[in-house]
This record gives sequence, structure tokens and C-alpha cells, in this order.
Amino acid sequence: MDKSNHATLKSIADLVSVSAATVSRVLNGHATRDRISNETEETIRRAAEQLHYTPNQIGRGLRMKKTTTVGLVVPGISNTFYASVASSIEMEARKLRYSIMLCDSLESAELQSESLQLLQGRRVDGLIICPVGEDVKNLARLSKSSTPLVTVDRHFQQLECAYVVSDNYRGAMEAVSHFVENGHRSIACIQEPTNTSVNIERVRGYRDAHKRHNVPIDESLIVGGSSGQENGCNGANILLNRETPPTAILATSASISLQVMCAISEKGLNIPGDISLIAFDEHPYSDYLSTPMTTIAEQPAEMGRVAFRLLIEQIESKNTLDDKGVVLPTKLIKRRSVKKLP
Amino acid sequence: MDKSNHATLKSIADLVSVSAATVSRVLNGHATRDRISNETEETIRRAAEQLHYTPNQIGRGLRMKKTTTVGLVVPGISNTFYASVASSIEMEARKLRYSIMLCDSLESAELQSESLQLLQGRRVDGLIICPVGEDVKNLARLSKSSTPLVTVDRHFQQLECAYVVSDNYRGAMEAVSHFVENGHRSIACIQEPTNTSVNIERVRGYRDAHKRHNVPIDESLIVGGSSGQENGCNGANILLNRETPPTAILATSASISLQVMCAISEKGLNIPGDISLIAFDEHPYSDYLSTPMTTIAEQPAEMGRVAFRLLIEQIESKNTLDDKGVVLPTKLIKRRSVKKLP
DNA sequence: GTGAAAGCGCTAACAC
DNA sequence: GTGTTAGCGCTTTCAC
Repeated sequence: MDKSNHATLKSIADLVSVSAATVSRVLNGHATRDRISNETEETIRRAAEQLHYTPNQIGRGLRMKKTTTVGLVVPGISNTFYASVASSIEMEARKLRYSIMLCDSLESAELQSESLQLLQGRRVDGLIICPVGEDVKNLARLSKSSTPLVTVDRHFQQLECAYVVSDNYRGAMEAVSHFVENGHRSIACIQEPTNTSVNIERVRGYRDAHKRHNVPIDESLIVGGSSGQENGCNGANILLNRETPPTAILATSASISLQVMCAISEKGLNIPGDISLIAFDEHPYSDYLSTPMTTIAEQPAEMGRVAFRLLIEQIESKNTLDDKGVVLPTKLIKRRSVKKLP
Repeated sequence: MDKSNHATLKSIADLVSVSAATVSRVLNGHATRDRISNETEETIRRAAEQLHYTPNQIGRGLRMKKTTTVGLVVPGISNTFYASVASSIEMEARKLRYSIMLCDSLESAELQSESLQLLQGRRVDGLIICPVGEDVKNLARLSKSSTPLVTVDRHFQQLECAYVVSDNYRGAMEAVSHFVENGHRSIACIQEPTNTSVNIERVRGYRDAHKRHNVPIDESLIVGGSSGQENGCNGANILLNRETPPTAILATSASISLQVMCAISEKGLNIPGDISLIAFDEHPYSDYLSTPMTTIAEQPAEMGRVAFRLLIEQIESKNTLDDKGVVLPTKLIKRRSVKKLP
């Protein structure tokens, strides 16, 4: 048997004694448009079936200059947030018979650039990327070229391309307001790396909430900002070791909140008794932690959906939509990690 | 500008007045083997650079009948377990310059079969799949065909193909033994859908642990087994509503354990005071739950690594390795969700 | 040392 | 109604 070989248009054509062109027409549903006789159509279809014909998308892609494939670059697929984004993108893509090429940049600008390279080589029809670092040049080159591009979660002012982000400013603002409304005045913030739009917006929200409520900002309460695994831990320890620790902490990511919980429990302290906590990003365990956590929920699935829609619009219409940005609202989910101060 | 068009071998060739063949040779590192003059080599390299040449892998794939792409089908990429598997596969693949086509079957046999179809059409060089349902036929057809195949997490006795799984039998066995050693005699088990190798092995381990310790098995304590979202919840409620509830529950997945925690807290009960719990699958929050959870940890990242290795071996050597199966050990991580009974 | 030619599987323009 | 032809971008055999 031809155990290793797939059927081709030609092999079908030979089998039923027509030309490959005719087979192509039938199998692409152009039978009536091209007035193929019912008889030949039937014969061809049967033969295709019988040979288990699966169109070779590589040949097709080469000819059509279209791969019905989109590249997806995330900074960590095992992060539930990005996993959720990826999941919804995949679901949307499948509906339109697009495939997803997945690359993980692991928060490394170098790997990201390598990924873009790779995906370009594979001639994906478009790219969805949760960008990392500040390598705008690379992305700019892409978006100037023919490849449609959408950035998700983070975006760059300087970069003219479609994007979907959370309303990080408002999210942080609401969280800090919630602290203030519960009597807190000494509110800390543990940042992520400071060079992302996400972090900038969150910190801006943090500051503006202070201003709005006339609470003075203590700059020394804004800590963290490095990219290592210990960022959250270090930040938390700095705060907890102060002569007078803050009464509340805003953790700008789920992973930071995890490290904060760790530091707090190591010190023998308790949430919210000794210190209150609000964290960005909802996850399945929020309800079941030793103290159910008040979180700022984003909408990763919706992000993915919107991102794919924005991308497809560009792919299909071929005119770069100018700077189309979508900002998704966040939601403060109140649980029990914020103490009401007298 | 040719804003939409990539450079090709031909465009480089024209620019420097050589043939496409020569350009191909140089750019594939065959310059010395084919004794291209240093001069032409240099000119070509410079031109390629200047035109931002990125080899078109579609053309290449067609010619070479090789796409350096592997398909990955998981039943839920937003499940941290599979996300972790995917992540490590991606990392391994990247090292060898393979790309990953990701499909999510969402635990649906139909979507899975659709995905396989799709990936075949895209002529992936191999497939890694966490299979769903009992559609062995589909997979068997694949593995009989030329496409190398590795199943991960679950596998089928009837299917002759490489696989990587956890030692589910031993995992369950150790967990139940741990219960028994802590004085438990009435130990329940909430199953996942009963038709997977994973569940079968875990329940077998559950039973054998009873036998080994001479604890009689109460069949009515083995509940669950349906595929819906409420499987864990229903199971937990059945157990908790018994006249004499069990003193311990083995949850066969993280998601089930979440639902068990929910049911338990709704009843106003407490872990491990009223009931002890061990769950399959470790996750970042295990330590920070209201009761830190004793879990049976698997090794998703290692699974991914091994799976990719098994796949590549098949791809490179082209001889189907006969029934190569790898079983990865699990580890019982003891925390505080198991009560010591008198 | 390098070029010409063929062909991977497919589609589309043009023929008749 | 259907066949012929050309070509997408690439590699490789055979020439010289």
C-alpha cells in the first residue's frame, strides 16, 4: 500500500480519467458554476471519498498566497490569563476554519522576536500578540509590512495597530477607591515591570484614586517593578518590614498576590486582620483561599474574541484599519480580603 | 513600495544576477559543499539581508514534503494541566525550530475529530494529542497512516502508538493508603467520566489500596463519572447527604476538588475537621486554600517534554516505534486536608 | 562554480 | 463540460 502517501487531485483525476482541474472544481464546490456534469461530479466525489482525500493546504497555500493560519504569541501559555485568551481565540478561529500557530515568548523579548520571525516565515495571514518588552521596532516593521497585527493585553502608544486591552486605569482606580471607602489611608502598590502599558495604567489609576479622594501619596509605598520571580515577594517584605506597614496592598497581578500571601503567612500575619489585599485577575480559586480574595476581574475570553475579530477584519478587507483600539471594562469582585477600618 | 510582498529567492537572484538555485544553496549553508565562490556568497548574503528575506516555508514545505510543524490537540487549553503540557511542548519544539498548531477539542469527540482532519490537511509532521472520548478508530487510522502520533495523559490499550501517562494507579493507591494510615475506613471517590484510561486506573488504584489494607470497599462511595460541569458537585452532595457520610474523599481532578470544597462550605462543614480531602493535580494555590490541600502531583511539563521527544524520534527515524509507552510517577504532597483519626 | 529544468499540490485564466 | 497551461517559492539533479 501507499502507506505514506496522501491522495492528490492528480491521483483522483487519474482514477476517474478527468483532469486535475476538474477535480479541483468539483471539490471546491464550483461544479455548478462551471457546469460540470452531474455524472462526473458524482464519480469524482466518490473517488475522493474512497481515497480518503484531504486537500493539501500547503499546495493550496502556496498557490493562493493564503494559509488560513494566524500566529499567536503569548508571554506564558501556562498563565491562566493567557491560556484563557488563547482558548477563546482558538474557538473563534475554528469557526472560520483558521488554525492557530502558538508561540510562547516566556516574557523574553528575544524569544518574542524569534517567534515573529518564525511566524512570518510560515506566512501566517495575521498575528495576535501579547507583546513583551519595548521592542516596538520589530512590531512596527511587521505592521508596516503586509501582515495584519493585533496586540492584546498590552499595547504601545507609538504603534499604529489594532489592540484590545483592559481598562487597567479604572480597575486600579476602583480598587483603591474601595480601600479608601473602607477607611484605608496607607495603601501600597506592588508593581509589575514598569515598562508595560498595563503597569503604567494601573499605577496611574492608583495615583489618581488617591488624588480624587484627597489621600496623600506616599511614594515609598509603590514597590516592586522588577521582572524576576521574587518581585512580589521582595515587594511584600519591604512593605511588611516597615516601621509602620501599610494597611492595604494592591497587587497588580495574580502571581504577585500569591507571593504576597506567602510573605504575609510567613510573618504570621493574617488577611484581612493585619493587612488588606486586592489583586488583579480572577481565578477559579479566588473563592476558596484562606481569605476569599477581592479581585479586579478582567475578561480574557472576551479579549481573545475581540482580538480575533479585529484581526479577521484586517485580513479580509486588506485595508489596515487605522488605530482601532478596544478597551474592555474590569469588574471589582468583593470578597473578604478587605477589612473595614474604623 | 512592494508593501505587500516578501522577497523571494528569485528576487534576490535577479538583484545580484545569479540563479535562484545558487541563492538557495548559499542560504541553506551549502555554499562550501557546492563550492560557491566567496564573492558570490557574500553578495548574496548581503542582498538577502537588505531585502529582509524570510524563506517562505510554504514553498519549502511543498517541495520537501515536510512542514516542521506538529499538531497539538488538547481538551482544554485553559486547564492549567494542559496549558503546562502545551507550554513545555512549545519550548521543546522551538529548540528544533518546529512550530505548534494548537487545537482545543473542549472534551468533545466531534471537535477532536474535526481537529485531526484539519491538522492532517495542513500536513503536520506529527501529532500530539490528549485524546477525548473513545473514538479509537479515528486515531487508529491516523497511526496506520504516515503521521507519527503520540497520546498524552490518556491512552488506549487497543491503539498501537507511543504515549506518555501518569502513574494514575499508583497515585490513587498512595492517596488512599495515606487516608487509611490516618485511620480512615470510609473513603469515597468522585470519578471523572468513566471511559478514560485515566479514570479507570485511578479507580483501580483506589480499589486495590482497599484490598491491600483489608478495608472493605463500599461501592456506593464511588460516585460521579458524568461529564458535565456539575459532576463533582453532585457527587459531593450525594456523599455529604448520606446518613453516615464518608470521612474522606478522593477527588480525581482539580476541578472536582473545587466543587467538593464548594459543596462542603455550603453545608457549613469544614476540611479536614468534618471531612478529609485529597485531590489529583497540583496547582499554584494548593498552599493558600482555606485548608492547604494534600494533592497527588503529576508532571505535566515532563509529560510534554517526553511526548515531544517520542514524536520527534518517530518523525526523524520514520520507523514507527512499536508501542513505546512512558509512565511518569506521581507524588503525594502532604498538606493539611487530611485529618488523623483516632 | 553555477545555471537550467523539473516538480511538490494546487487553482485560475484561457482554450475549445 | 472539460482539458491545457502556467505559476505560487522552493530544492535538487544533472549539465557544463
